[in-house]
Amino acid sequence: MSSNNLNVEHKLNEKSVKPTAVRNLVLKYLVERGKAFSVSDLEEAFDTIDKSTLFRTLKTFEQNDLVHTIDDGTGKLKYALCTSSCNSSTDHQHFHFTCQKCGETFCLPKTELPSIELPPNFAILESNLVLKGLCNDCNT
Amino acid sequence: MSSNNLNVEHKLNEKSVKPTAVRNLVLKYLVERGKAFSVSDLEEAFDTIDKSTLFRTLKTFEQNDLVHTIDDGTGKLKYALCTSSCNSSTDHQHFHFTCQKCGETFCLPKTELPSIELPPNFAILESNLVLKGLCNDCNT
DNA sequence: ATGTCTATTGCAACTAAGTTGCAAAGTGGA
DNA sequence: TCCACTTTGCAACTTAGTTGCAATAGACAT
Repeated sequence: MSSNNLNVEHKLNEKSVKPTAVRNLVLKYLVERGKAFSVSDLEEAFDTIDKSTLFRTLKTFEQNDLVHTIDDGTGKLKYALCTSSCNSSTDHQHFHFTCQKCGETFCLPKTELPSIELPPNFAILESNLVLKGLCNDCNT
Repeated sequence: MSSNNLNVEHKLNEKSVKPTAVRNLVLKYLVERGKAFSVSDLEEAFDTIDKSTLFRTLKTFEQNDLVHTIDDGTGKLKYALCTSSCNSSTDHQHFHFTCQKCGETFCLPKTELPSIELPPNFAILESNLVLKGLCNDCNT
């Protein structure tokens, strides 16, 4: 077993997620890929694993703070690995960037939100902050 | 013909959108409703108008700066009437707020974005900035 | 009024993301 | 080994949004 596999199993145990075959494979792929991904990306990478299993696996990962979701407006929910700085569920408030040409989605370093004029008695619990434009590769 | 109808026709002519029966009805509904809405909302309100027509109508409105879209993560694209302050297509960078309980989506007053550390050679063209939590009505 | 041209609308079929119920397979403990 | 519980695969389904095409309506010239 490679050190990568051990690493991944460790990550899963740390979050009390039982390290099954599928979960190990998926998490390993995510770590190695390093970018935000959709379920279709996973379906392509693992054509023997059923998509319902993939959705369920990711839901489990999300509930256990291994990944967070980003709705980048492409019609497919994207997932990104949580860093140590996004452990608590209130702490996903970083911006994301989606390239309109290649469709790739990136997490941006944590930035303080400006103070936002909310209507009275509104409470913010979460956010989905997506900037769109061109990434380095596509910005001619 | 009510003054509201004239108003709506005027709005359409102003943007060089031919004021057809469907467009007048839909735009009037939007103005009177005053909140962000989905195509399902429209389907409910106008059960005789085909959904493909509604989608196309909204696409036309969007292309002519009558509405802008918000992907609030509920799985349905929302639309909101453009105000005078969001005429230019680069100027939709205001935050939106979605109530996680009632699902209602609101435009927030325009707020400057913080300066965001982008990777080198990235360019921002658009944004989709959604805060989520509880609105006044649902915040017990 | 009549005919013509173009844009809009309705219809039906389709695509694709995501969900769900259920049975089969796997895993771990007594 | 046996039992209980969890995970996985399968198939069917739901729902948002799209597309091609034919029918219709509106504008305008004759």
